[in-house]
Parts: sequence; structure tokens; C-alpha cells
Amino acid sequence: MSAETKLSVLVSMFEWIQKTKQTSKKRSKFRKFLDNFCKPEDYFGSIRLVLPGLDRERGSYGLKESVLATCLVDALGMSRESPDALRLFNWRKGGPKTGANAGNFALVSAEVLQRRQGMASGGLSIKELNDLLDRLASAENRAEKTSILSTLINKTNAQEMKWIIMIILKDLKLGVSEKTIFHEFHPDAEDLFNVTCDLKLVCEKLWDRSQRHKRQDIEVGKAVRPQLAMRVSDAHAAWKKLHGKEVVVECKFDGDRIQIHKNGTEVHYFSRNFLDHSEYVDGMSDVIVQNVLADRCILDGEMLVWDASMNRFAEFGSNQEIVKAAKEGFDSDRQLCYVAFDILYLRDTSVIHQSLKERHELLRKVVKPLKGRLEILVPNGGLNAHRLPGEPCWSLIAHNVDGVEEFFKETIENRDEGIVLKDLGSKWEPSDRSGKWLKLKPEYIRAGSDLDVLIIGGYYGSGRHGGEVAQFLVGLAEHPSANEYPRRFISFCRVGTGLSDDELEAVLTKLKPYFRKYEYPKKTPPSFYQVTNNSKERPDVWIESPEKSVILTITSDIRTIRSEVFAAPYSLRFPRIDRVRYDKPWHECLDMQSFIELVHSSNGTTQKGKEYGGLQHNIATQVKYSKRREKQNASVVPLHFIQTDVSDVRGETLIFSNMMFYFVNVPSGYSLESMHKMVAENGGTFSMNLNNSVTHCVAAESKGIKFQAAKVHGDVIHYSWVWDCCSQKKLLPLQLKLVLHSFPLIYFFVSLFSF
DNA sequence: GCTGATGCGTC
DNA sequence: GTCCGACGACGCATCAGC
DNA sequence: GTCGGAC
Repeated sequence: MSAETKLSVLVSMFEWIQKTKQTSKKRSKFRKFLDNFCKPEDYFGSIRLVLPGLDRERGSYGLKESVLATCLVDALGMSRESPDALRLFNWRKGGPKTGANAGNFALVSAEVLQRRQGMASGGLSIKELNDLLDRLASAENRAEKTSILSTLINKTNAQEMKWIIMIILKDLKLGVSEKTIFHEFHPDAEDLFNVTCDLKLVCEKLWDRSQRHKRQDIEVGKAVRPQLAMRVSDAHAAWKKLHGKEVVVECKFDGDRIQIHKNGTEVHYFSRNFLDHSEYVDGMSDVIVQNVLADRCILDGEMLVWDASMNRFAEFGSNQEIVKAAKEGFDSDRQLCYVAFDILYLRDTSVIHQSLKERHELLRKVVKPLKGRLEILVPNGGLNAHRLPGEPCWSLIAHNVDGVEEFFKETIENRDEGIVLKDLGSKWEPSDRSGKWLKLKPEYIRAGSDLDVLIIGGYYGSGRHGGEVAQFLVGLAEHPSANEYPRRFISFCRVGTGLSDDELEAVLTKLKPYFRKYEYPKKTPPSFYQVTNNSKERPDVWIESPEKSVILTITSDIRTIRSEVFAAPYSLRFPRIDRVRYDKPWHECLDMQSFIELVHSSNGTTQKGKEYGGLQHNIATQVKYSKRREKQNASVVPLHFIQTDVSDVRGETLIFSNMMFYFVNVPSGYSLESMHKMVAENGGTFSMNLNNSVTHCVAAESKGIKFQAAKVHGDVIHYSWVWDCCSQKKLLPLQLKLVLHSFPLIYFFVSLFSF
């Protein structure tokens, strides 16, 4: 009987791989470990330590750097004020003493441990380590975790402990891809993992590298790694990539990607990261069991919330809220709704090898849609079938690039975040993002013209950014009095991506002389910065004074987010730095009021207004035309987001003063722009979106999702009233004819007016 | 028992 | 072209510490 | 989710 594989062997392999540059050498070292040093019965035990991010056998540890630091300090019996303790707590902070290890928690820990642990290996086996890690993951409280860590420290040396810490943090920094590990383990390991998401199963089935494994198909109850969409920049790029294929375009839903596995009355809900989300069972399983007309089946789709009173899908992020409400027996108009857009398994066979077209047919046959609870997304049916008249459809077959473009525009205008394009002839490929599915999202914020914000603080980075400031806290200016510079800056969002290493370095060189260390909570923030007391809002350094700082152009998703974390009422979704504006002085920072206006002026139709407690808001693209920019972004910004430039419009009358118009739609043959100009010529203002400032909601036709939304807002006026007023140069009474939405739908096609 | 800090998981 | 690590926002759950 | 960098 041979002894168990020791952790020390694994660790020396780790050390070697880490210091080796060439992938091929890393590869062969790992290979050697498997062949010569690891017993097959320890394969799973080892692989799960090499790929901790893929292991689902063990729950999470509840330990990241911060808690881990306290636990280690306690486990080592150190005072929390001792230099070594502070070193651990401030592991990100750079400085002369911290040297190369700053930003790498495991290395900082190793430094501290080295002074307290022996050099000799503790002789811990891989099996023993896994047992202790299991205990660590199921520990009830911090004291218990501390005690297990203490045991680990007693059974290891500092080097081994360093790697254990990296395993706990699920980041080994080996510089070897998951693919490589799988491939060296067994040529079929990656494929098998992709269709089972089960490391243990892979290790048990493929322990013999010389035995090829016939490609295993998916099975009910085992998560499959989902197929993903590749982002493309515009409709033409998308069309080019799918040249000659039969293409379906679908609305991209903004919920949670969920794979539903139905096995009789047992239903599982797997997320993108193959976690089993059992919290959906209560709200969803009955519907699935009753309306999916097959005993065994796997569906791929999006979990959303349907708002029955609004007759549309709720904003992103409401799933958990609804799950919770349902659990507490709270009745509401909102309920979980699953939109199935694919089927992967039916009865006893995988159907991923069939074409998407065939799978759509299967979906139709197998899933019985239930309005607002379970829907299917197929062209010419499913969700499309019970849409409101005039409402754009949710998916269709595209015949040319114009069709795609048109659908794209409609989708953004009427719903949410973009479209997905798929080749109808393609099969479903686990884990694929190579471009069989494409996603197309608009660029909502015009880089360079809108979000110019000021850096007010910095945070130390980690990993390759260790020891240096790598993220910024940015702020908006307080609205200045006339002819004055802003006095205070209001925190708004954090941003840490978008600059190249060189650009970041340049910014740091400029700012470093003005960094002021922030030692929370000893000192309060500089008085010219307005921040909340939230723990995320305590930068490591403040910029000494706003005049010394730098303006950044930020870009982000259109959907702004109500924020409690920052001092400003809204924050951004997916923020990134577009560029550094050395050319702009600090005081040209966007001010808070303009920002709020920006948010309000284009609240999209998918979001809910404040009165509904909604959380999402959209950012407009307020455009100041410059020839160059116009050209540069011509195809990037959806037309309807561009606000009409009325700076050259001369006033005709002032009949519309104090009125703000919102156009639901415009008569065919006329542009939104011309309507806006007409309003402006007569003293009125207009909004691109339906918000509370809008006083007059105008439509030419009573159809479309925007019209439905407008009805909720209030009366909708027929556009002929606006025209009558303008042509007669006086405000006409509204009473009679022109309130569209309370009227039978007879349209007045007035075309007598010319300007 | 409440609150703030922290971690997890979604996008 | 592909992968990976370093980053962003939120909501919710959990636990420490008062 | 986005992004830049490495291979």
C-alpha cells in the first residue's frame, strides 16, 4: 500500500510552474507531476486544488483577503496592532518597505508566516488538506475558521501555507490556462468538463490518459457550460461574420442566464457559472413541470421578472427581490418569468447537434407558453404571438443587413440592451464564444462629449498593478455660481479599466505629487470633496486639491443606477475610462445638475420612473455637434438618442413656453427633428424621453410600446394639435378631439400644413 | 436585536 | 483569435460587534 | 458585465 500524495510535491510543482516562463515547460512539469508523483486516487484531490475556481464540490469559504487577514492574525496569536498584522491588513498598500509584494496577499502572508513557521514541510497530504478545506468551507463562524487555519499553519511551512492561501482565494497565478491543465490531464477532459461541469466526474472517468473517451453528450441534471455571444461593433460587422447564413435576430434580455433541467418533477436551475440556484424552485418549478410537455428536458434561456400591471418585463436586478417576496408569501403584480430561447435535451437525447432551426421547432412543440410565466423566443411565434398590436417583435429572421439594423434600432428604442444574432443552421456548442452567436449593443455615451469627470481619489491595485494606484474615485462638480469655479466635487463612481499601462503610468506621474494618504477613520476627507461614509468610498489616497487633478472621460452603459454608495444619486453600469483629458482644466468637470439632467432627459421606455420605485435610468447622448465628432460617431449612436440641435433655431412665437414635449412617434414622412424644431420655434422645449418634466405627450399613431408606456404617463395628444397651433400661431384649446388614448383609434391624417 | 462590514453571485 | 486577470455596479445573506 | 495584455 503506497502512501498518499503529499502537498509538498504539489507545492514544488506550483513553484516551478510559476517561475517558468514557457508554457510548454509549464505543461510538461504538470504532466510529470501527474505521471510520476500523483497517485490516480489523488487526481481529483489535486486537480481541484489546481483549478479551485471550477470546483463545485465544496462551498465557498467566506474568506477573502480582509477576513483572511484577521483570521491569520488571530491564528498566529499576533496583536492586531503589530507591524506584521498591519502589513496583512494593508496588503495592497505600496511603499518603500513593502516592495514587490504589495498587492499580492499570498506573498505578503508568506513574509509574515516565514518569521513564525519552520522551513520543514509539515508532511500534510493532499487528502488531509482537502479535508481541512472542507471543514473550513463549512465552518460556522470566524473563530472556527481561525482554528482550522491554525491547524493548517501547524502542519505546513510558509511556502505551503502561501499556496493554501492562494487556493482559498481561488487564484493561483500560475500562468497556465484551464485548457492546458485539462489537456495535460486527458485529451478529452475539457470536453467532458464542458458538458458536465463536474471536476470529480472528469477525474474519475478519465484517470487513464491512454484511453480515449468518446465524446460524452450532455445529460439532465448536469450543468452544461453555456454557449456565449461575441460582441460586435455594428450590424455590418455582424452581417459579415454570418455571411450567407440564415440568420435569426433576437432581443437581448437583461435578466439572468439560466439553464433549466427538468427531470420529472425535479427541476434544477443552473446559472452561467454552473451553480444550482434552488431559490427558483418555489416560484418556477410548478410552471415548468406543468407546461414543459416532456418528462426530461433541458432548456436554455433567461430568467426575468414580468410585471403584470405594466405589461412588460421589469428592470434588471429584480429577480432576487421577487424570489424573496414570493417566499414570504408576498403577493404582487411581479412574478418570475422564464424566457426559453433554446432547447438542449429532450426526453432521452441531446438535441444540441441539431440545427437551431430544428431546435426552435422542438421548443414550440415541447413548451406550452404561459403568459408572463413561461415564454419561448422563436421567430413567428412564442413571445411574438401575443405581443401588443404595433409592438415590435422579439425575434425574427433577417434577410439582409438593413433588416438587422432596423430590428436593432427598434429593440433599443423600445426595450433594452441590444440584440443577439444566431446562425439558424448552427448547433449548440458548449462554452463557445467564437462567434456563432453575436451580440450587438449600442454605444450609448458619446465618448469625449459627455462624462468628463474629475479624479478625486485613488485606490491601490492588486496583482500586476500591485503597489501602485490603479483605480480612481471620480467626482462631479457642484453646480458653480455664475462666473465662478466649482467649489466642491461629489463622488460618483469608481473606475479602474480602459487605460493602457502607459496611459495609467502617465496619469500617475502627473498626480503622484498631490497624493495625500487617507488614513481612515483618523482623518476626515478634504472638505472640498463630498462623499458618503460607505466603506467602498474610502480611497487610499486623496488628490490634495481639485486644481491639481485631471479630468477623465468616462463611458458606460446607458442604464444608470440609483446609488446609495456614492454621494451622487446615480452611478454608472460598466464604467470605463475612455481617455485622459489633459487638455481640459479641472473646472470644466461635468456638474451634478447637468448630469442629473442627462439622466432624466432620456429615461428610456424600459425603465420605471421614480414613482414606481424603479432603479434604472438612462443616459442621453446630448450632442454638441462638431463636424469631426459627427462623422466619427455617425454610425455609433442610435439616431433616436441624438438630441436635435436647436441652437440655430429662431423663435417664431412663444405659444409653447413652459411646455415640454415628448414625441411618442411622428407622422410618416416627417422626422423627429422637424417636430422638435417646430416646438422650439414656438418657445417650447422637448425631451427625448418620457420623464416627469414632460408636460405634453404627443403621438401620430396609437401603437407601439412607447405608446403603451405613454398611456401610463397620462394623456397622449394627437400631433395635429401641435401643427394647428403652430400654423395658426396661437395656442388652441385641447379639449375636443385630440386626446388619443381615451379615444377610439381614428387618426386624423392632417397634411395641410407646410412651413 | 440592530448595524456595518464583508463575501458571493449576477450582470 | 483566444484566454485571462484586473477592474465596475448592484442585491442579498451572513456574521461580528456593539 | 468591460478592458488591456500576453501568447
